[in-house]
Amino acid sequence: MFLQSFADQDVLGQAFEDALEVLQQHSDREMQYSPAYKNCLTVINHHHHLRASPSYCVAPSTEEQGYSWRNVINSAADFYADETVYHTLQNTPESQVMHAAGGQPKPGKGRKKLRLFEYLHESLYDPAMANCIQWVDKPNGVFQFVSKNKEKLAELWGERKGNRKIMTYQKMARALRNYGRTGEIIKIRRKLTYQFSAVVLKRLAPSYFLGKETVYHPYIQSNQEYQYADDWTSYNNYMYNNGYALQHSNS
DNA sequence: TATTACGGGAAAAGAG
DNA sequence: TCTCTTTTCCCGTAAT
Repeated sequence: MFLQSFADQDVLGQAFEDALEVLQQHSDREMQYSPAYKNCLTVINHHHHLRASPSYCVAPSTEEQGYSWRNVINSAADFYADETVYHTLQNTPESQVMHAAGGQPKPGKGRKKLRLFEYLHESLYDPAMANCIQWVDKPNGVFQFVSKNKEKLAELWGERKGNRKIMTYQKMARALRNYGRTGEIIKIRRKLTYQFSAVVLKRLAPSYFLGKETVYHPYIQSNQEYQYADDWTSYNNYMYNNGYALQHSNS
């Protein structure tokens, strides 16, 4: 059992701190492929979600956070209020961006391969892509594809990668579902909506190198039943089966 | 009933 | 060669 007592939560909190420290000290690509990195990712993801669960005493409840899709949509009025951030990114030396994205260009090794979640994150800060993909809740990394133009975004991704065939949303979504296993991006139970994990968000967020801090809260509803999480998959299944995505609102 | 979105198995492709 | 990350194909389910 992953979480059994408050004493365990202390241990978990320490594990979280340790994991963050490890990640900050080792952000190169090799590290990210290592089992240690994945363990860190798992620990941090668990920690964020458990902190948000009612069983974690210091966590604000979802009511306190005022989380509902209505609130989220209302607060999304500043989708591109941060256009300055986009332009800052455009003017930021690539090495700095690469560092913020968790990859460090190695001398003589060339540039690392662009990953899908990096491309999506990049697109979210590109005003020209606003008709294809948009933030739903930027601080928490929740984004949504625009139904009408999602295929265009997929095609551009395919072109960027130089695929031999045309990329479709269906295929791109398949890749996104694979991220669900590693927890880098999870599917929100709402049409065309996904969420970056806390770790990915921290690594990719412009605030990471602009000196700003954001507080990440996974989208969960207050639910006294959810007290134990054996693993990431069971957590997701639980939330999915309990309709956590607030599907009754804003649809 | 048709369309759209989602979920996942399996295998191939491509990069490092 | 091996591992990892997509990509591609395909089939089934659910929601609208």
